[in-house]
Amino acid sequence: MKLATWNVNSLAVRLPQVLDWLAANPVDCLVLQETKLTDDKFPQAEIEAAGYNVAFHGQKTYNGVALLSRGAPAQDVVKNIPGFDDDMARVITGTVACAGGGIRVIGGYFPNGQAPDSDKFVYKMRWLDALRAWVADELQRHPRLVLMGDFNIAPEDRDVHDPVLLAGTIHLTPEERAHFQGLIDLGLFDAFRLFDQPAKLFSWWDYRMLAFRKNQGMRIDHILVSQALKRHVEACHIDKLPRKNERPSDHAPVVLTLAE
DNA sequence: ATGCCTTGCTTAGCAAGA
Repeated sequence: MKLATWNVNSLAVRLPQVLDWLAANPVDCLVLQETKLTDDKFPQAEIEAAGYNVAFHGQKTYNGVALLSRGAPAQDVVKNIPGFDDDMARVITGTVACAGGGIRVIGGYFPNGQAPDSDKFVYKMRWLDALRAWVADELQRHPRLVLMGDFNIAPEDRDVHDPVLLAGTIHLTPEERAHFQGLIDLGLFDAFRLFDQPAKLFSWWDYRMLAFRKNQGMRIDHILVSQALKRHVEACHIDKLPRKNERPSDHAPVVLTLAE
């Protein structure tokens, strides 16, 4: 059983790359962020033709998320965070089939936050509060849970290429990291860190300044698993290959492998 | 220090990303 997350930075541009990647990496579940498509423009037929069911929640120009699943469609799909009034399409939740029992998947495109002194940062903090409550509720109902997506948080200094240069900047602030820890404290585990990993593995690289070539990136895309799933985790890796594509997304997919 | 790219929206220059 494989699950993955990928911020595609426009599904209109990246659809062929997503279909190519799925053909080479036929994961059971894939959540996408930054589709940037209203639902009427979502390429449902193309994705279904590739053998995937898909639930999606989009808006014009910004944000937008999708949940792809092989085999059965995701069940009990919820869009955004119930009870949190938000005009941005950032979260999609559903239960995907798995031999060992269904897995509740929450796919999120966390707010960027722009800068620590900005209104967008305030929104990011409010959004993270709401998400934490939503994940806590869902964990009560669904012990087998995965929270994955573009968190826009680098949890530790080792998750960025230059923690001294970037100290205190967006993605690294103590407030953001406290929120990441708050999710962990619900009983979740950063699947990537369940394993010894080589240094300087990242999931995002700026388009500018030849950042990818110089490996000046950050690890801000994450897969968190619940206690009930932790012992089934076989691997978690970042697939850098699509970042080498022509016209790539600035993010790479992150893939979780669970024992059946 | 700033912008460096990329995208969408709209048609040329922003806003936003991270």
